[in-house]
Amino acid sequence: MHPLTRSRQDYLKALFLLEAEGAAVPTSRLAAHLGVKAPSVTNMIARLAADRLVRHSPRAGARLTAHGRREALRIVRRHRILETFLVRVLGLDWSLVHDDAEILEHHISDRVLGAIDRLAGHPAEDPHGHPIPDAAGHLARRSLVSLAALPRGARALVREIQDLDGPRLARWKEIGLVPGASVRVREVRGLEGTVELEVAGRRHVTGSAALAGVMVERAMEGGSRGA
Amino acid sequence: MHPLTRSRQDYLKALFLLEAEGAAVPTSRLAAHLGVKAPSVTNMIARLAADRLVRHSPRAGARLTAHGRREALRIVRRHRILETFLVRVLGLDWSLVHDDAEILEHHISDRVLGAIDRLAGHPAEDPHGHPIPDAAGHLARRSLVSLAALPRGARALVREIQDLDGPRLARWKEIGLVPGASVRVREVRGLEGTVELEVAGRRHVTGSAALAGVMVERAMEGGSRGA
DNA sequence: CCACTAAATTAGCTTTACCTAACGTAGTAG
DNA sequence: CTACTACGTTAGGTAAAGCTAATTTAGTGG
Repeated sequence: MHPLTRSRQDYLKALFLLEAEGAAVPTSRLAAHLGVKAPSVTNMIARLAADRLVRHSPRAGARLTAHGRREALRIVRRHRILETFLVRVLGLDWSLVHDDAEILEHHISDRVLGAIDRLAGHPAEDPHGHPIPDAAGHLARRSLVSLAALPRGARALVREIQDLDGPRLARWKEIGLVPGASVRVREVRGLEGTVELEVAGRRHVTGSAALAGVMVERAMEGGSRGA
Repeated sequence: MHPLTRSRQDYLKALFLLEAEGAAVPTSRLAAHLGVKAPSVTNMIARLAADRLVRHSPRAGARLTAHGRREALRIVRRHRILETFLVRVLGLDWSLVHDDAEILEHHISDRVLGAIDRLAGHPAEDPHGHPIPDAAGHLARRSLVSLAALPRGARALVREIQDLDGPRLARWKEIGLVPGASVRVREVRGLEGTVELEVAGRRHVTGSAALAGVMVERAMEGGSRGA
C-alpha cells in the first residue's frame, strides 16, 4: 500500500538473502547486514508487516510473505542482471561491480533493465555464479556446500562466490578460483585454520575462514586419498 | 559542506539550465521546472546559499556561484553521456531516454560513467544535439535561434532539440527534424500560428509554438524568396 | 495615495528513515 | 531463585525535503 522506497527494497532483499534455510531472521542479523542499528530494523519491520510484505512475531525474527518474496526476487534479479552487464558489457572487474549494482538496482526502469539483459545475453547466472531469477520470479534452487567444509582429498566444482570483499574476489580470480573451476583439497590443517587447495594444477594455501563464501558442488571421488 | 543529495543536484542543474542568459532565476520558474511548490524552492535555495553553491538576494531570484556551476556541469555531463549511451548502446529511442537519464545521472559512480562514456564513443553531443561538457567542466557555447523565430524563406541547420515531450520528439524524428538536418521555412502564417517547413524534400505544417524548442543555426540565404 | 494582485517568503506540519538512551524479557550461571 | 547478559523493543529526537496556509512585498491601476 506504500511505495517501495529504496530502503524498503533493501530490507526485503536482505531478508530474502538471509532467510535461506527458511528460518526467521533475527533483528540483529538484519541490522548487521544492512549497516543500521537494531531499533531502525524493529521499526521498519513493523512498517513492512503493516503492508503484509513480512510477517513478524515479537522477539522471534521476521520472514517474508509470498508477496514480500516476490518483490525481493525482483530486486535480486535486477541486481544480478546489472552485475553481469557491468562485467560483460562495460568490462568492469567482477570484484568491483557489487556496490554499483547495489545502488542501480533501485533506479533503473524496466525498459532499461530489459535492454541491459539483452545486451548481456539473457544470462542465467551472474559473474559470481548466483542464479538469476526469471521475470516471473522463479529461482533455480541449488544445494551447495562451502569449500571450507570439505575434507582432505575432496574434489569439487566451484559454483558461487558469495563473498563481497573486493580484494578477496580479486585474489580468487588471480588463482582461478571462479565459478566453473575444478578444485581439490590437498590438505586441511584445522589447528592453523588453513587449507591447501589445488586449482588449475597449482597449489595454494588459504585461511579456511576466507573460503566460507566459496560454494561448491562436490564431485564424485576418484582416488582421493593419495597423490 | 553538505552532501549533494539528489534534490540538491536537481536544483543546481535546473538553475544552470534556466540561467542561460546569465539572468537570475525567479523562484516560480524553478518551482515550475522542478515540479515543486514555491516555498520548497525558497527553502532549498536558502540551504544551497548557505553552502555557497548559489547566491540569492531576497525577491530577486537565484544564480549559481562558480562552485555551484561546476557541480551543475558535472550533472549535465552525466545526463548527456547517459542519454547518448541509452540510445547508441542500449538501442532505446531518443524520445524515451530523458526520464531514465534524469534518475540515473544521480546514481552512477565515476567508474561506471567512464565505462559508459567509452562504450558510447566519447560523444561530444547527446542525441538531442546538446553539447556535452568535458570532464573539466568546459562546455562549448553556441548561439542558436529557435526555428519558430525564423522568417519565411530562411534556411537553417538543426542543432539542438530542447523539447522533452516524448510524442513530440517521436514526431520530429518521423519527419526528419533531427540534429544535423537542413530545414527551410516555406511559409509563416502568424495569425493561425502555423509554419510550413521543408525537411528532406518534404513539406510539413506545424504549430509554431511546438517548434520553440527546435534550435537551429541559420544558414546563408541562397535565393530564399521565390519557389 | 490607496487598493489590488502576483510573487516570494515565513510559519508550522508531514513523512521517511535514521539515531541514542532507556527499558523489558528470556535464557544461562551460579 | 536470583543475577547477569544479550537481544529486542519503546520512547523520543534529528535531518531532508516536501506541503498548506498565512503573511509580506513590490508593482500597477484608479
